[in-house]
Amino acid sequence: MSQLDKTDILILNQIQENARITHAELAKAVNLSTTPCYNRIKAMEEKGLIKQQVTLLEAEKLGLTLNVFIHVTLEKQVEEALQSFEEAISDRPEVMECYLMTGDEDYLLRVVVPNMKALEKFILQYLSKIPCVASIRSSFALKQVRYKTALPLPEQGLTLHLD
Amino acid sequence: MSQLDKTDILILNQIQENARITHAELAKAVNLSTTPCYNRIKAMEEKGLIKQQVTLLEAEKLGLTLNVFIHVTLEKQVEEALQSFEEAISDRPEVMECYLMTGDEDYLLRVVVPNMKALEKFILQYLSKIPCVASIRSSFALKQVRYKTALPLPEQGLTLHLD
DNA sequence: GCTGAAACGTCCTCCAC
DNA sequence: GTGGAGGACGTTTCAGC
Repeated sequence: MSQLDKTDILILNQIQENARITHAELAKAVNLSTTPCYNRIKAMEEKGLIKQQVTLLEAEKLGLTLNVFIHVTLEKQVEEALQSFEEAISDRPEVMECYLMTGDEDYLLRVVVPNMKALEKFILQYLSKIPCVASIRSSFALKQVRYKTALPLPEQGLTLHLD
Repeated sequence: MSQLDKTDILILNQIQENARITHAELAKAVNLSTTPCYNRIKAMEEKGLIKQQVTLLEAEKLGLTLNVFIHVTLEKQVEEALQSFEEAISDRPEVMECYLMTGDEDYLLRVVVPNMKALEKFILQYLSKIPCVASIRSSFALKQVRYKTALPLPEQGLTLHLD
C-alpha cells in the first residue's frame, strides 16, 4: 500500500493532458524543481500507474465520421462464450471500446467507421458471424459532444489499490 | 484537398500507439530516414490531423473502478436546451465521453467514478439538477474488455476532408 | 523527395548541499 | 527537496543525390 499526495496528483493531471511536457515545464507547473519531479514520475511508473503515452488524432479530418454504439447479446452467458466473443472482438481495429454490461444486453461496443458501408461490412461480415452472438442492436451518435482520456483524480490525494 | 500515402498512415499508426517514439525509431519502423519523418509529421501537424499527445493511466490502480453509461433524455429537444446541457456536462471531470444520440434517448454519457457514493452524488447533486433533464437511466460495466484510442486508419492511404 | 551527417539545443541524470 | 553541471540524446538543418 502506498499513497499519492497532492503533488503527485498534480503531476498526473499534467501528464494526462500533455504527454510531451518536459520535466522542466512540469517542475514549474507543480512548484518543484526537476529532480523530485523526475523521482516522483519514476516511482509512479514503477508502481504501474502509467499505462501508455499516445497521440490522439482528429477523427473527422481523417474521414472517420461515424461513431456507432452496438449492443450485443449472446445466446448463452457461459464463461466460454464470453471469452471467445471477447477474443474475436479484440482483433478488429474499428472496435474502440467494449464493455461487458449489466442488464438485458451483454456487451456494449463503440465502433468507429468512415461510412455506412463500412459499418454494414463490420456487422454482416464479421460481428454476426461470431459464434454465440444472438442479437445485435446499433445506435448512432449524431455528435461527439465530449471525448477525453484524462481520468478524474481526487484533488486531495489518494491511497493506492495495488495488487 | 490533400492525400495521405501509405507511409503517412504508417507514421500515424506508430505515433497513435506511442507518443514518445523518437524520429530515429520512427524512421526505422517505416523504412525511411529521420528527415522525411520529421517533414511528414510537421506537415500533418499543420493540417491539424494531430490533436493531442496524452498519457493514459491505470484507472483500476487509481481506484477508479466504476464505468457507468448514463442515458439522458431532455424535456424538449430545442437547440437551446441541448446547448445548455452540453455546456453543463463539459464542466464535470467524471464525464469521459458524451454523445448526442439517435433513437429514444438524447444523450449517452460514459462516466468514471471511484464508487457508488460518487455516482450517486454525481447523479443526484449534479446531473438531475441540470435544467431540461427529463429522465436518467444508468447501466454499469462489469468489465472493460477493450479500451483504445488509436483510430482505424485505412491501410492504403486516404484523401483528406479538410475545411 | 530521400539520405546521411553534423550542429544545435535541450533534457535527463547525478551529485553535493 | 534544491540547484548546478556533465553527458547523452533528440531534433532540426543542410548539402548532395
